Parts: sequence; structure tokens; C-alpha cells
Amino acid sequence: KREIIQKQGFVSKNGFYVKKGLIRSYSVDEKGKEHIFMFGAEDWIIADLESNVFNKPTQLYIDTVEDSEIVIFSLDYFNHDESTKEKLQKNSKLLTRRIGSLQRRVIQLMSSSAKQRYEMFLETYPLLPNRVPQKMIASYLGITPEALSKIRGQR
Amino acid sequence: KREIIQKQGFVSKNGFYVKKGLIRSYSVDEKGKEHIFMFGAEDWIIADLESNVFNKPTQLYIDTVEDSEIVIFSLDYFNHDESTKEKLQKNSKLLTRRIGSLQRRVIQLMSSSAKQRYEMFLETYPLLPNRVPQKMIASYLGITPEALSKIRGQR
DNA sequence: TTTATTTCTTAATCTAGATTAATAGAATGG
DNA sequence: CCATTCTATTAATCTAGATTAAGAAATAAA
Repeated sequence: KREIIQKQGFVSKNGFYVKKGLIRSYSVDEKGKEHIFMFGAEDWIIADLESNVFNKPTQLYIDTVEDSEIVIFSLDYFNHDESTKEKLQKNSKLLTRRIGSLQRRVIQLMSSSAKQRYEMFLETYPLLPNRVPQKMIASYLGITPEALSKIRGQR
Repeated sequence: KREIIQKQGFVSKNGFYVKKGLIRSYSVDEKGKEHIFMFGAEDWIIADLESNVFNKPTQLYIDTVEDSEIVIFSLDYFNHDESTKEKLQKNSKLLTRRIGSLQRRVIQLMSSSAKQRYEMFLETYPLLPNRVPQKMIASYLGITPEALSKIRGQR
């Protein structure tokens, strides 16, 4: 728990498969504030693919939220030619799904109030609130813990 | 100009390659407000990949901002086995780059002020402001045209 | 257990950006 | 060309959510 496994500013060479537990990726802005980009629970993969593929320094920290078992694997895999056609195809589907969820997130951030976003979050990830402190949910939603507390009070 | 080529609510089967001109994809919320998800200028592809791959109704409208030449192509292409390994690999890179830009957009929306986002927009797309009406830039940034006008006045 | 640290809540105040409205300029169409 | 519709600006007012602060509850540590 609370172990940092990737740091902002470095080129990310690894992906993280969550075997057990819960991790998160987040950025830290110039004021030192954390903004959670995504959570990864069991059977999820978290990785900064762009950083890897295009050799850019990553914007994201990754750390564990609970005690977790994480499989760290090299991302070079998909770029090299050992990969089979089926694997590439499967990978494309995964990437596409991720694009979809990011697309929804962007549209949500632009068009919905904090309250609406919180309700959608509960629908989409009904189990996470039991495992994640409120302030992290607030951070994921892009609001302060105080604002989330107020929203929760209104129900 | 102003021709709608994809409508919210349908399953999207096509991608749109912009040969000449400028198009945009956007969602319309329950209040009838438009939120621009992305612009596509020359040599870009716009498509709702998730809608296609997973047969979900798309959230996005797509229309032309300028008179444009658009090549409409079927997205089934990548899902079928005719595709070669190189093409799949190339496609994966494209998808990865798109994930990267969406990731930056999400983090930006969560952690930056409207003014900062406007400045980053100018840096990232220095040519677009000449071709796109202000209110569309505002819509892309997630603010009102009035707010953008005020920001621009401050410089 | 007691003490310290972190998390959550409540309330008062403040502010970025929304809303409303009015005006003027630019583009479009007949 | 004039008339209409669209676009941009400015200003007044309003509001969602930020900030600040202080206390309560929960967790962790000793």
C-alpha cells in the first residue's frame, strides 16, 4: 500500500497488470495537487502507452491504493515483430475500448456538473467507493473533497 | 460546409479521412448545447472507433466546418483478417497516439484554468484559430464564447 | 490503551466562469 | 443592394465549486 511504482517525468517502459489489489495513476500539477487519471483494479492493465511508444516522459505517477500484487511487464512487446496477428488484433480492441472510455470522460468533463459526474461514476464503478477514500474519488471527478462531501450530503 | 455526416445515436460504421477542409465531432447534451470533442483538418481521420468495434450507438455528431473533401471508408477493415501485420502495427501506433492526446486532454480539463487551456490550445493547434469561429474554440475548451472573449481581452 | 495522523464533514467566504441581455460587426441569402 | 441570420464583444448578475478554517471521526502507530 502506498508504494510508488512509476514517477512523472521519466520515460515509461513498463505496463502494470493488477493481479490483486488496486492501483491508480495520477498527475501532480504545479501547485502540488493530485489529479487521478484512472484506477486499476483486479485484472486491469495500467500503462502510459504513449510515453512508451513515442519515448516521451510520462505525466503520470502510478502507485498502489491497497496492498497489491502487480505484474510488471515490458511494453516493448507489441512494438516488436514477435507479436502475432491475433495478439495485435486483440491489442487493438483493448486500445479502442480505452479510447472509448477516455472519449466519454472528456465529454463528461465538458458537459456535466460535478453531481452528475459523481452519479455516473457510481453507476460505472459501483464497487470502487468501498475501496477508495472519498478524497480520491473527488480527485478522479476533478473536484475537491469538500465539494464531494456536499454533494453526498444532498441525497 | 455545414453538412452533417454522422448522427448521435446510431452505430457508426464509417471512418472519415479529411482530404481537404475541416471537420469536427461533437456531442449535444440534454440542454441542446454542443461540446466539440475534436477537430479534424487535412490528413486526419475522425471516427468513433468504439461505436464501431463494440456496436454501441455513437455519442458524436460529425459535420464539416469548411467546404471539404472527405473520404468515407468502412471501419470493418481492421477487424477482419485481410489486414496485414504491418497495417495492424501501424494502426496500433495511431491508436496509441490518440490515447495520448485524450489523456492529456483529460488531465488538462481537470487541472488547468480556462485561460491556461486556451494558451495550450494555441500552442498545440496554432493554425486552427484562423479557420474556426471563436465559439467553436470555446466549445472545444469547455467554456462559453463569452468567457473566451473575456480571456482574449486580457492579453 | 493513548497519541498522532489521516480522512470526512460543515460552514463562511470568495472567484472563475455561466447566464442573461444588449449592441455592433460579419457573413449569408434573396 | 437590403434584410436576415450568425458571430463577437461588453457588462451586470448569478452560481457551482474552490478556498479557508475548524471540528469530528476514523485509522494507524506507539
